[in-house]
This record gives sequence, C-alpha cells and structure tokens, in this order.
Amino acid sequence: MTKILIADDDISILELLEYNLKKEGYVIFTSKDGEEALRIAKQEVPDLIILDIMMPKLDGVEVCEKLRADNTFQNTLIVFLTARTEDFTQIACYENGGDDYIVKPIKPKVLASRLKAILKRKISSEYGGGKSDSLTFGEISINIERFEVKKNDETIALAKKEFELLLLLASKPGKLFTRDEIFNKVWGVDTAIGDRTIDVHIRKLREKIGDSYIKTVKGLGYKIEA
Amino acid sequence: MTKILIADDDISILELLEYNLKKEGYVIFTSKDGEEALRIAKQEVPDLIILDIMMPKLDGVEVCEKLRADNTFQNTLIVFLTARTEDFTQIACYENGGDDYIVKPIKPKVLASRLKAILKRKISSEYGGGKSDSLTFGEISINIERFEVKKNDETIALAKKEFELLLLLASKPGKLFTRDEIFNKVWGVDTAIGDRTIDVHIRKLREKIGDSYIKTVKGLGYKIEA
DNA sequence: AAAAACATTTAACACAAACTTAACACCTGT
DNA sequence: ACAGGTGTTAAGTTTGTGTTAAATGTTTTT
Repeated sequence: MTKILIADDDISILELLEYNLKKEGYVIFTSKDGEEALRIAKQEVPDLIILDIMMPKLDGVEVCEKLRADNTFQNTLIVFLTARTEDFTQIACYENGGDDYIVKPIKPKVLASRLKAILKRKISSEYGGGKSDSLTFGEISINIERFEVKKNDETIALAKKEFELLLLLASKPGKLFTRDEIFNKVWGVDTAIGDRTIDVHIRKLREKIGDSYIKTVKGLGYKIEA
Repeated sequence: MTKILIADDDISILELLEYNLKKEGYVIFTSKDGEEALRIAKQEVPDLIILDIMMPKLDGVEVCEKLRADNTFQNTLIVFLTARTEDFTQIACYENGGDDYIVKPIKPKVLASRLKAILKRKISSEYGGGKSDSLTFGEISINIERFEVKKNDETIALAKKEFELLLLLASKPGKLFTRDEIFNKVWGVDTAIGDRTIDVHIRKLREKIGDSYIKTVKGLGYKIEA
C-alpha cells in the first residue's frame, strides 16, 4: 500500500489528482494549505508528498524544510508542483530537499507514470541499496549518486562531461561505442559540436584515470578494456 | 521483412517515427501505452521494439521486463527512448535488458541509421545460429558489439576493413562470396578501388587468424571453410 | 609447353583519423 | 566584477590504415 499526500490550495487540482491517483491504486490524502499538510504528514507518514509551491500559511518549500528537519521524513519522497511561469528550477528543487518537481498544467497520465518511476526508484534503493548506483571496472569505481570516481580508494575529480562520458563507456565495459553513439548519448542529438571535442575529453579522462583503460578503435570509436 | 513496434504516448513522436521508418522499408506497429505495446508484441513478435520510458499504464522498463521474462522475446531487440532530462542512466538501460537507448529529441535520419546498425548486428549473429551477438567458426569467435576477434580466447587485433571483411565471410561460413559481392557489401557500391585491394586484405586476415580458414576459389571469390 | 589469367606477397605511400597542446569563450559562484 | 574551472575550438603533429604498384607464384587454357 502506497500513501500519497497532496497539498494544493487549488481545489480543482486536488480533485483531479485525487481521482487519477486513486485509480492507480494509491491511498490519497489531501490538504489545502501548508500547515494542514504538515499535520497530516505527521499523522499518516505517507510514502510520497506532493507540494504546491504557492500555498497559504506555509508554502511548499517551507513545508519541505520542516519535513526534512524531522527524522521521520528522511526517506519520504517529496515532489514539488510548480506553475511554468514560476522560475523554480530543477536545481532549486533539489536544493530544497525535493526529489522531483512537476510543472503545471498537469497531465494526469504523465504525472502518474512519473510518480510511478519515482516510487520505484525509492523501492529499489531501499532494498539491497547497492543496485545501480555504483559500478566498477579494473581499479576504477564509479559512484553515480555521489558523482564520484575512485581509483584504489583515491578520489579522482572529474568534470561533468568527463563523468558522463566515462559513465557511458563504463555502463558496458568492453562494448564499442561509436563516436555517433557517444555524441548522441552524452551531448544529445540537437547539439552541434566539432569533431575533436570527443577526443579532447577522452584525452582528459585518460590523463586522470590512467592511459590503460580507454581503448581507441580507429575509424569507429572507443571502449573500455576488460 | 523487418517488423518494428514503437510505443510512446506522444502521438507526434509516434507519427514521426512511423513515417520515417516506413520509408526505410520497415513494417511498423504503434501503441500509445505499455499494455497495448505488450499485447501487440505478443501478437506480432517484432524484430525490434522501441519503448518510451515514460508511458501510461506500464512504463518502458516494465514492458521490457515482462518481455524478457517471456522466452519468445529472448532475441528481440529492445531500444529505449528517453528524454535527456530524465535521469534514466545508461546503466539502467543495459541492466534492464535493453540493447540500446536513444535520447530525445529524435533526428529521424540518425535514428534510422542507428537502427540499421543494431538490426545488422542481430541479423549477422542469427546466421551463425548463436543467440548472442557473437559468431563462431573453427577456433575463431567474433563479437560484433565489442568489435573483437578471438582465437582460442586470445584476442586478435583487426583493423576496421579487415574486421568487416571477416564478418562478411563469417556471416555465412561455407558460402562463396564473389569479389563483386565483397565489394558491394564491404566497400559499398559507389566506391571505386583497384582489383588487388581485396587480395591484400585477405592476405592480412590470413596472416592474423591463420592460413587455414579462408579459402580461395580461383576465378570466383573467397569463402570460409566449414 | 607456353601463354594467359588469376592470385599472392611485399613494400611503399597517401591520407584520414586520432592525438596533443594551447588558447579562448562561457558559466557559476563569490 | 572577478576568479576558477569547464567545455569547445583551432592548429600542428603523429599514427595506423587502406590502397596501389610491382614482382612473384599458381592454376587453367590452348
């Protein structure tokens, strides 16, 4: 049984969500302001809490802060609800202790699948814990959650792109990744960058983790040597 | 005839892909959610399935899991579709039994060539009879994904053209490949190269993998001895 | 048996691909 | 506004591959 608490001062949204999420089999609680949300949260200890940013008495961010200060809600998932116009960025969400955020207007189906994904993430990390958040090859180990790479217990500082590149190659050691593939997955199809950019990043990676891991396959791409 | 099933809740993407892939000569099926995707998959048994991660009812990962649990789909290629913002990491794709993943936004041409590559991998490995994407004859085994050739567990380094040539011959051991055929498949119809180029490559191959595998049929072409 | 047709082998070369280094534009946080 | 770091571009260098050419070897035809 999965309990979800929804807090929003707009009753139509409350009803929309309640109706659609009940259909998905969740147990739903609702509240119209921040203080009420806090009270119900403490009483019910939901698995997931959806907080509108703009609310009377206590806004979403404040509610989140108070929840996070309480040990009970250390592992509770908190999702912010925000109008597109508010410039509440992804970063702000995570900075304030949120796990995700959803932009209005809400599409119930999209929302439902999003929540499902988030909940699933929680479940799988609670049990076993060590699933997909770290991977290893040779003397190198990568911790995805901490964004950290170690070589024999010695931390290596990597820049974002370097990390992403390494992560891609390491996601399937031995597999050959063509430049196209690297390009699409690390940079994205829509960006246009020069031919040599990948080389340079590979270069920097090799400099940091050692020459012996990343192998060039001329005319094709790169791979991590098993 | 190659059947492709596409599942995405975004109809514009569905139409975009359907239009472009039909043009490439594939037979396309579409579905708007995970459950429908499963149903069609079971009915049609496509060669390749493209799954959006975020979908109503069943998300892409779940569909993949269910498919993989079914013996029918052991060899079916599964490709995930993911928005760049979703933190669906590279690892998750492979961990969940996916063969590849493609990042949105989609460029039809890029996608088409990617799919072609993936399908090619599958086809050539099916010739060899094996279920994984590796081909074997005699003491030699070829892993296409890793771009690796082994002779009794000992890795042999091949250049791109050498590899492609060997792959062609090995895709159907015993079959005779005429010089023309080799030209068209390895070099492409439009390139013009001298008569002796193939010989030289055959030479290098024999040097590396041993003289006993590739047999010359004078006046006709080459083949791999069964 | 000689010639023709075809294949092998070796070395040399040209060129495209990848490496390397340095410079610079661009964020991001202070 | 500035400093520090990151990501990208540019330019010169290096490397390895693919191709050609030329000499040698083998089989088939007449």
